[in-house]
Amino acid sequence: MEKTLSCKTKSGVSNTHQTDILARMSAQDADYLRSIAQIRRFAKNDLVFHAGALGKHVYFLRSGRIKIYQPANCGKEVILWFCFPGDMFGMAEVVQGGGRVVNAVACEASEVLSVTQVQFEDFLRTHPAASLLVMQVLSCRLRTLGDVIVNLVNDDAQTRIMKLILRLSARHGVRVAQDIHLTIDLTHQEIADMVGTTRQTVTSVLGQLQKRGLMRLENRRILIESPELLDEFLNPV
Amino acid sequence: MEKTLSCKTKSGVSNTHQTDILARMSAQDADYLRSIAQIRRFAKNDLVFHAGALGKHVYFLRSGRIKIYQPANCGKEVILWFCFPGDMFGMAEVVQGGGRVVNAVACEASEVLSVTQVQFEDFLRTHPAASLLVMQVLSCRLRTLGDVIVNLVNDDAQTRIMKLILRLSARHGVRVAQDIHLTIDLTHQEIADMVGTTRQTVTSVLGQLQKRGLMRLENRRILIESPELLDEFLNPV
DNA sequence: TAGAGTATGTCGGCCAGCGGACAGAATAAG
DNA sequence: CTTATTCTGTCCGCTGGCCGACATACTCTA
Repeated sequence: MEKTLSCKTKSGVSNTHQTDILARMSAQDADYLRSIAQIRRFAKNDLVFHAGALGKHVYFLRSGRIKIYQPANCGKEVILWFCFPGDMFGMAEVVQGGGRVVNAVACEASEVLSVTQVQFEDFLRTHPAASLLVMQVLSCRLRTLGDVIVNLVNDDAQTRIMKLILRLSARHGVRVAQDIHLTIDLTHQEIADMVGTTRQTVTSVLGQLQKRGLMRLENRRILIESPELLDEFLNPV
Repeated sequence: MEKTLSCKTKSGVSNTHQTDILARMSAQDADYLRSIAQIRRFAKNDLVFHAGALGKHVYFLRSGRIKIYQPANCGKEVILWFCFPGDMFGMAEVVQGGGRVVNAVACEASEVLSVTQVQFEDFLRTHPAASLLVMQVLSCRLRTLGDVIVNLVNDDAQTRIMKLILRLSARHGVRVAQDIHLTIDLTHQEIADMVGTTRQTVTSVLGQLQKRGLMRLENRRILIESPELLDEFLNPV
């Protein structure tokens, strides 16, 4: 769920991602942060925080995967992004005040650093370089969401799903022969919640894409058959 | 195009808005910023910057109104938000690097402060309080976009338009008798570009709302007939 | 004050995709 | 191993709203 282009170096896909704030921080800053943080562990499907809560902590993910999603008044929910090791989350509310507006759940067993609002603001005040990093992360997410909105408005379900897969592959794709294997597995429902469609539509679209030879599904992992797909509709002929 | 609830005080709608960074900054910081900025003026419909440009400046709006929108590969465009006096814009790209991804045009004659990337980063490094404010603005916008996405996904065109009007009224509404008058005028096309629908749909939806007595249109200004409307579908009965 | 340009209003055909329903496959739990 | 639960695949009727087309109304400029 991240911006593709801005996360590349000239030589290809960068290894430390834009939002991997822990990795990009200076060793001293990171150490200090660790010193004021508490370690918390979450099992799969545990709620880290939920919409409506107070929101007095910022989190940094050490391991695992966290899903950030916004519930709607009706039953539906929208996945805004996933957090991976090194990512920071829960900070918008802390910096800005007001309660949580999103939910954060662990998709798998996860370990996070938890920092209180007061300590975090103090940290930012005294570590200007880290502040800049935080702004970069926020900016990156702003762009991501902007892209998502444009996608939602302009593209049909099939295109949205293809673009999602490409976005994901930029960060979580592993080359295997001439294929790219996605290293995360998502349910159709989750994909639907990310691109704003229904589970059934996702199922059928993935089926079509597979028939057209653009990808394969091997026991719930998506395998992209090389970047022909990419060109195919970035330059829609 | 701003979040509604987070921008209220307990006593009602606050007068200085969350994103009005110039007003919320300390006098010294603001003075310093002004000292390193250049003043630039734009006429109606002038482009302040456009997607694809390099993006070496951050802007602060002194007067007028700026539309921030993201173009799509096809002709369409999506309005992400409007900037009003005191708002900052063009900073995501500056802080984060990479070219502009959005366009900024003046909706009316506008005056902006322009600060170079280098100076701005220096400013942030040396003014931690201002840094926090910047993060707050970014956070606020993140929330706004999150809301927009949820709206797009869950609500039909009519609801999206109603919610947009409410959001706008929180910040740009003036009470007149028991009505709330919006102080900005938008074309149907602009409304469509904000909620992800078409011009025709906007026209017809506004017509229906008017028929149902929820609002009036007086020479292109929207007048909300008191908060019955609000309750009407915040608690959809 | 005419004429150009832009905004609003209205109609209708068409279709993407939502949503309900159900069956089978895979996985988890006991 | 058996059962319960969750996920995937498929079918189909219904409809919101997109899109083209065209008429009218407003507004700015000369």
